[in-house]
Amino acid sequence: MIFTTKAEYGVRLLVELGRQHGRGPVSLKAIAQSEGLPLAYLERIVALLKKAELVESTRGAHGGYRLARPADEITMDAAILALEGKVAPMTCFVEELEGGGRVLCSHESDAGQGCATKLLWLRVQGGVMEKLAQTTLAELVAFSEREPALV
Amino acid sequence: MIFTTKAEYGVRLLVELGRQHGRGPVSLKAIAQSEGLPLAYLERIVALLKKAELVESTRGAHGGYRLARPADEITMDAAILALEGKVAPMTCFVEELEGGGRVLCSHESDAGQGCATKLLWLRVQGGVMEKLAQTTLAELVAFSEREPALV
DNA sequence: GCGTTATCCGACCTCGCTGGTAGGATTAGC
DNA sequence: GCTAATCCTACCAGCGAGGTCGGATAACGC
Repeated sequence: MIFTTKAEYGVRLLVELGRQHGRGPVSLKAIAQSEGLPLAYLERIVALLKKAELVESTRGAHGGYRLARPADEITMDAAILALEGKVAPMTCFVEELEGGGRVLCSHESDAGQGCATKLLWLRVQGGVMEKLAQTTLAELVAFSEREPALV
Repeated sequence: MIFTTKAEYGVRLLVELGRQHGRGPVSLKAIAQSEGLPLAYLERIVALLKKAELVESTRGAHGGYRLARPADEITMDAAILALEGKVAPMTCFVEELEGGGRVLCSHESDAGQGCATKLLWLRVQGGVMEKLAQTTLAELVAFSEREPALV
């Protein structure tokens, strides 16, 4: 499995916010009901999106969440990174942030060498990030609106 | 995490077989020692590769495993599929084999509709499979031989 | 000011799967 | 018939995913 339900729920949440964009804040309760998702769990997920500054919130009655930017300026690599933390092909993948994405492998830590699989994992990860970066939230919103609304 | 250690160990096993190709069967014990992997676990992994007809075996003393085809005819999509069973972006992804890869989602099973995330997951999965199919075992063997041998 | 509606926050729990082990049966060379 | 290897199945521990609970805090209406 590449992604967990954090990504699934989080993206669906973003799509829902994208649909309602410009019409004031949307409460999580409304989204949880229309998507059939557990509210308490959504709360924790939306916190990740807020920390990444993809959504904004207003507290109190009639509060809720809204997109921090227009949907066509939000790409999925930012969203997934915020939700999943990382997209690593393998447990031994640790990216050093300062080094600009250098990839370590537990097997080379002692010998300083790369293992045979590194080439493959790097290619796969590149393929994933590429597709994520090419997809905007606006596309997903449009896609979801072509389909007849369910609820 | 995209892949489990089954993929990691399995690919490294294939690379090792690729290096020794043409020099008779290689015992798992030798590979386990040179790669520092648990033998009993490797046994279960190589069974997956054998079922997929990527490796062949000879039993008994001086037996072992060898590639069923030359390394440049083995692509990583076949290897990973054999090792991991599937490469699904999300738990709700179920491919119907007969339908030629149609993708179901648990949320559309009752309503017959697609959800907003389907487009994204399909793209990502396509990106992964593409990279896997473009990489041959021969490339990984060559890559591993450019690096100074460790053991 | 006070109830209501909402976001925020952290501790807690359960369950399935990954990663690995144990023990033996079978097969082939010497 | 000993030994070295593949084969096979059952078992187990740890951990992270997925979700719950209870409460604190903040804004609006009256």
